Amino acid sequence: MDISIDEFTRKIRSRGYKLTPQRRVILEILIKNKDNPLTPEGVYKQVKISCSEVGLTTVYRTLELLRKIGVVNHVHFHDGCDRYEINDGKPHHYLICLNCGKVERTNLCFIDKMQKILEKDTAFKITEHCLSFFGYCRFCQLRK
Amino acid sequence: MDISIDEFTRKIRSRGYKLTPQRRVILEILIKNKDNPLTPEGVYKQVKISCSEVGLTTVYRTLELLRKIGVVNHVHFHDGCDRYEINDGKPHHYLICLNCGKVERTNLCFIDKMQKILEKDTAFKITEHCLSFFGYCRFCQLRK
DNA sequence: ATTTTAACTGAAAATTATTTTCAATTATTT
DNA sequence: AAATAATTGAAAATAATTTTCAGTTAAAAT
Repeated sequence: MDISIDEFTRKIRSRGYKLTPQRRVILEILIKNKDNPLTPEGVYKQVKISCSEVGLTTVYRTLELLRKIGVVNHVHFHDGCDRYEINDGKPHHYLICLNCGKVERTNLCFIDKMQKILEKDTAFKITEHCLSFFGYCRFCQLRK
Repeated sequence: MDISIDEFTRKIRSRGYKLTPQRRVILEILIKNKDNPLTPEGVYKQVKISCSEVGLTTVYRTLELLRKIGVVNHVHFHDGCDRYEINDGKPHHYLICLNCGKVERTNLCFIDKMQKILEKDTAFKITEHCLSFFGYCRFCQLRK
């Protein structure tokens, strides 16, 4: 379920948006980091490494645009900043160690089932969700 | 599983913290708003209404302290600020309308089960989680 | 191909949320 | 009642994000 540039181009243009080089570069970086949700600042740093000139403001704007058209998910690690990751259609849940900050990703998921029941029960049309677990990783449990 | 002032006092003192009037007032406000996660600013406004003089800094510090001792949960609605709610031991999941901003709470929960399996699988010790659903409420679905 | 136009960009300024600092105060222990 | 270590709050600092606006550019129209 990975997104291709062609598909992305279609998605962008069909909504009256333009496919700019900046948007392309940002998308590529998110694809390269598919297992690692990035902050806007993080995306910006990687853009700079790949030498392209893209402003931080544009990074913020592009991430929000990508979220709106369903290409990325919004993730929170309770550390004071937003993170974004490519939406590959798979569940994307995290285990965040409150001690060392390590982040593990898990695919285990009851959420789809839960979402369907919720939609029936509440008449909400659910388009996104965000689930993170906080606690202590196996190493920090020993260290404490 | 509601928290009493006595229990709170014990929890605070046993860890070497002091039970100050400010902490008491903030706790009371969180209890009064048990179904409605508040931002630090939101807590601060309510403190002011009830006439008590408590600084915003103290609100921030107290909320973080309460989270550390397990009295409140940390919640995110992807709107740029942190929210806190009393931890009553029950699941606390939200449906947030991306259009009108309405927040519904649901008790439906597979999370406990998921958490147990995750702990076994990953050797993580999970102490908190945060789950929110985003989408469109029944009214906004029609309006769009 | 050229023109047109509405969308887009980026630097700087503004805003908002949160954290730090530090001197004065206060809850609890002795 | 005195000692002490934690706590408070105002102000300053920091960090994340948004807004503004003049100049640029992708894509539609000619």
